[in-house]
Amino acid sequence: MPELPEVEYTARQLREAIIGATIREALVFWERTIGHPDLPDFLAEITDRRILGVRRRGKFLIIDLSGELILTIHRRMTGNFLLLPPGWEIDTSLKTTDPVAWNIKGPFIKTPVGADLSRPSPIDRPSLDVRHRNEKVKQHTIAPSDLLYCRVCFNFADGRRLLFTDPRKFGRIKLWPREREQEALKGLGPEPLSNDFTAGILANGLAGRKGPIKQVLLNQEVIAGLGNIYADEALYYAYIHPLRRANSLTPAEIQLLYEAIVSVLILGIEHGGTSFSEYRDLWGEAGDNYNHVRVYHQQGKPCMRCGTPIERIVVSQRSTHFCPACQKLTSE
DNA sequence: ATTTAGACCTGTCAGC
DNA sequence: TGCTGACAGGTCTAAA
Repeated sequence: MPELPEVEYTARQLREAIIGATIREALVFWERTIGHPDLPDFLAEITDRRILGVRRRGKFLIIDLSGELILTIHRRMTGNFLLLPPGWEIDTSLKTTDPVAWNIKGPFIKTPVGADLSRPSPIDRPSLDVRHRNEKVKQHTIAPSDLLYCRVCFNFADGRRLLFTDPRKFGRIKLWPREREQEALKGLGPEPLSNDFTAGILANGLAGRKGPIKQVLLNQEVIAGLGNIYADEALYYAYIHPLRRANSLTPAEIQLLYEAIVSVLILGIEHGGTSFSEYRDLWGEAGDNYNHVRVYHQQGKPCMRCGTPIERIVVSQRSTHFCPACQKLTSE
């Protein structure tokens, strides 16, 4: 799910929140989330490591640890990080891989005995005071489902917990020696928000690719970080039909597309990411960018530029949204 | 060499 | 109310 803006926003929040913290232990509730040949070895390796930095590359989050180690995290469709303040108690003696059985206690939680955590109701949603990044105290809610879907829990020495929640279990967390970082991130193309990314670089990436431009934009070897939302948005802003062959774009169109990609990503970050369903930030807050998309999931609604209804088609098995009037399939 | 289903997973929602 | 199918911010692999 998360694309570049969501990962970048999370990286910025984590950078402010957890640098300097020490991982006291990690609890794993879904083994396949940890892409490691030997789970006990992973748990031993990560214990007592200090967090030195948080970075992003494409859709990967990278956490620098003491001992020349790095964690790479790919959230895939529904992976999220959630930071809990001290005071939450999780009884892990239950020795189960099913978080439903967690005996969750804490100053903010009132879970009735026998409550069905799989069907969170508004009454069950505990509220929680957490410090927001701007130091204001904001009130947020943590749904029991956030705990239900917790796949990995990092316990910090200061009592806080960093939860990796992931309903669909596609997300992956891997531990690497720092010197193998290139291997860990192999196959990623240019970073669209770096100064090195230019219209010329984009043109090189598109050259010789005869597939539909939508599909090519989703290829992480061509550009790192674009996903289904921002690819559709960028093509809309650039007036380019998603089925145009990538190698048929004119230099003027590539220039327009280049500018559209960069601005769409930057706007996404500034709005705190796009949440139409699962995505939440570190404090459980939804991103605002969904209120600003022009075509994604907007089929049937009038185009903001010309009023023509937005259409939805399927391109390489991904739903694709565009304005049939603004984005004409002309010189194929 | 490229396309394209299928896998991996679970939840939600529309329609009958 | 209950079942079925479509769909969901991604990526990899095997078959066509």
